[in-house]
Amino acid sequence: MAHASLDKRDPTRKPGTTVRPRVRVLLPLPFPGPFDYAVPDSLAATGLRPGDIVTVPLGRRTETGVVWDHDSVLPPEFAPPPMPTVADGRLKPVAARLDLPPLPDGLRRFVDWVAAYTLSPPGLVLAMALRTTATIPTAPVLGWTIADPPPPGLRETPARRKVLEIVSAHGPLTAAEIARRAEVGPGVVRGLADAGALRHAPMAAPPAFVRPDPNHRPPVLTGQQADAARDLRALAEQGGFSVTLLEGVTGSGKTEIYMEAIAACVARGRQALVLLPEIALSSQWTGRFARRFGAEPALWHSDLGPRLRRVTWRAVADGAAAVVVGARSALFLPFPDLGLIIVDEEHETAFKQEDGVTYHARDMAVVRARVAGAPVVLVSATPSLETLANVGAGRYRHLVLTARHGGATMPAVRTIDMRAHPPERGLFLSPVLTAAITEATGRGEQAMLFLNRRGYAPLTLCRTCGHRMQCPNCTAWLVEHRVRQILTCHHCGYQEPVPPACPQCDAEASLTPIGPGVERITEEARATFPDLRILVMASDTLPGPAATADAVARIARREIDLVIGTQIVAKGWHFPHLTLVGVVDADLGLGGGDLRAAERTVQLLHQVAGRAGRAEAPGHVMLQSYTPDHPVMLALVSGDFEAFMRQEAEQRRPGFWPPFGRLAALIVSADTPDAADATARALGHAAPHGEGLQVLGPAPAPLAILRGRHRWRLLLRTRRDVAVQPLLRHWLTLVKPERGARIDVDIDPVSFL
DNA sequence: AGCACGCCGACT
DNA sequence: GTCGGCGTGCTC
Repeated sequence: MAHASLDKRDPTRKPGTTVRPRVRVLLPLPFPGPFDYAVPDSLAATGLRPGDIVTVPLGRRTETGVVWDHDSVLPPEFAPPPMPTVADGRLKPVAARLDLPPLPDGLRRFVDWVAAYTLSPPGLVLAMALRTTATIPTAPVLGWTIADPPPPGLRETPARRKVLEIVSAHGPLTAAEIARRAEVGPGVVRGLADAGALRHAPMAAPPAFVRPDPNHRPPVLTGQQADAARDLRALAEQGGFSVTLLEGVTGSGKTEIYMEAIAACVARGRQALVLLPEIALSSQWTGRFARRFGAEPALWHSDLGPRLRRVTWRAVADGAAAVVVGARSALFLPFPDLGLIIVDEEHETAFKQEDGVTYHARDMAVVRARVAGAPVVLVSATPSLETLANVGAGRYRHLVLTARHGGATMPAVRTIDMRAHPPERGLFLSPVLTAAITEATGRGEQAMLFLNRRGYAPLTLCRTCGHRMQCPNCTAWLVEHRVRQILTCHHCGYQEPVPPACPQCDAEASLTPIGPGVERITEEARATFPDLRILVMASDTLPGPAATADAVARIARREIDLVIGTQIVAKGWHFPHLTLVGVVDADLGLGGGDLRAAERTVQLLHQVAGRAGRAEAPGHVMLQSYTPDHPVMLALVSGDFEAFMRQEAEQRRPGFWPPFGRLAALIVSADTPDAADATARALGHAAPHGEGLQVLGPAPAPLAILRGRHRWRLLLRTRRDVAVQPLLRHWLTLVKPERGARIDVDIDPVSFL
C-alpha cells in the first residue's frame, strides 16, 4: 500500500511561506487523533518515516508515540473527523527516535481501523499495540562471571568451589540461577561477589525463539482430515486474504489439521498467529505444538512478566518469533510479515473485550488478516451464528469434519426430566444421575458434574423476614462462598463475612442458601459418594494456568473419579478416561431474555458434552432440565445443530437482529441516579430516525447499578447496509453528558447487562 | 491519561 | 492570612 510520507505536500501550506517539515505523531493517550510535530535538524538528515517510534514533548512531560501516516486509509464516512491543524509556529520538535523496529504498516492500518470501528480514540488502540513497556529498549541484563584475576587470599569452601565451577563453565548467569544450579544458598554467591571473585557482565542474549520445524513430526492424516489439511495448507502457501470456517465435532482433530496450515505458513518464512479464548488453554496447546514442530511457540497474554513481554514484542517485530499463540491482545503485536491467523473456539464470548476499547477479537482478526493479506481460519465445533451466516452468504469458506478421530464416537446425550425424577428435598442431583455416576465410576471410569456457577449458593435469604443479601454497589445478590466463609459480589468483588444474624430483622440462624453453586454440589457429591476421589475445577480453586494444567494432568492420570467444575471444564481438555458428564442445571442461562442465550447454551453444553468419551469407551451425557422439550435440549439430544441454528437464524431474520442487522449499545453510567437518567433521556431525544434503523430505550440496564454507578442502556439496531459509526458519531455530538455521567459505546454487543 | 490552573474550607 | 480539596481544561 502507498503510505504517506514527509515529501507529501502539506495541504495547509500557504504559497511563499517557509515550512518546517512536520510529522504526525500518534500518542498512546485518549486524544481524538495524532498531533503534529516539527522534525528537528538532527533528525532531518535521516528523516522520519511512518511507524518510527519517537519521543515527543507533551505539555511539560515527554511521551512515547509513533510517527503516523499522513492520510487515512479508511473510507471517509467511516474515518473520524480530521483534527484542526496547528500553526507552524506552535509546533514542538520531536525529541528523539528510539532504536526500535518501526511499527509495521499493517499494524498502523489495523489500529486506525479498530479505532474507527469501535469509536475509540486511536491513541487508546495504539496503547494496546505499544503496551508501553514494550517500547523501552531492552537493556542487557547483568549477570555474574568469574573475575580474572581472582582476588588474592580468597577463602575456598566446597560451596564456593561449586559456584566457581558452575560460573566458569556456563558464563554469565543471574545470582539466583547460579545458586540454583550449584545447589547452594544465595548467600554463597553474594559472598563471592563481595569478595571480588565474581564480577558483573552482560548476559548472553535472552533465549532465542527457535524456529519451529514444519517437518519435525507431521501427522498421518487420512480421509476428511487429510482433505481439510491439504486445503488449509494450500491457502497458507498461496497467501492472500480469505476466511475459512473449520467446523468439526469435538475430538475430530481440528487442532492437528490447522497446525498443517501453520506448517505451510512457517515453511514460507512467514509468521502465524493463533488466538485462544483463554490463556489457561495455552499450556496444553503449547505441548501439542512442540510435539508437532520440535520448538515452542511464543506466548502472549496480559500477565506476561515485563521482561518476557519486551523480548517477545521485539522478537515478533524483527520476525524471530515465527508462531505466536495468545489471547486477543496478541492481535496488536507488530508482525512485519503475518501470513496466517487462526481463531480457535471462534464462538467463545471471551473473545469480546468489554472494558476499555470494546472489540470482538474474532471479527478484528478477520480485519487484521485482510490488512495483512493473509488467510484467517475460524475454528469451532459449534460455530457462532454470525460465522455461519457469513458462510451461508458465501463470504467465508467452509470445511466440515463429521467424524471423531481414531474411531471414537460422539457421546449419547439424554435429558433427565427433573419434574419426573426430582432430587430429594434440599438436594440437586436426580437419583437417575447419581445412579449413573455410581455405575460409571464402578466400572473404573471417570465422571464429571458441570454447573456454571461458582460458590455455594447464588442467593442467601432470611427465612424470618424474607430479606435478601444484596451487594451494596451493584444490582446483584451476594453469592455465598462457604470455603472462604464470605458473601461476595461476582460483579464488583465486594465481600463480607457471612453474618450470624439477619441484618434486617436480627433473627439468628435464619439466613438460608437458595440454589446450588459448585461448592454445594461438591458437598452433596461428597455425602452421596463418600468413596470417590473428587476434584473441583473452578476459577477460584485453580489460581493460575499451572494449577489448571496440574488438575488436568491428575485427571488424565486417573487420580480422580469425579470432576466437578464450572465453565473451565468446558474448554478443549482431553480427558481420555471420562465417560459420563452430568449437567446439573441445563436450563441455567436460558433465562434473562438475552439475544444469544439459546445459542450460547447450546455451544457451552455441547462443549461440556464433548469432554466425554474421547477414547475407546463411549461417552454419556445427562442434562438435568425442567424444560426437556426446549429447542436447546432437543438440539443437544439429537445432535442436529444445523437445524437448531437454522431455526435460530429464522427467528432473528425478520427483526434485523444480528447477524441480519447491526447492533450498537450506548451505556450511560453516572455516580448519581439523576445524572444517569437525564443523560439517557437526552440521548433518547436526540436519537436518530430513518429508514432501516431503530433505537430501543433508554431503559434501565439489567445491572441497574454496577460498582456504585447508575446505568441506563440504549440499543441502536439497523439493517446490515446501514453504517452505524457515522450515525453514532453524529448522535454523540448532540448530547453533552451531565456532570459525573459517561456514555460508553459498545459496537456489536455480546453482553446486554 | 497527566498535570496545570482555579476558586472555597480548616489550620500553622 | 496560607495549604489543599478536586472541578475543568489543555496538551501538537
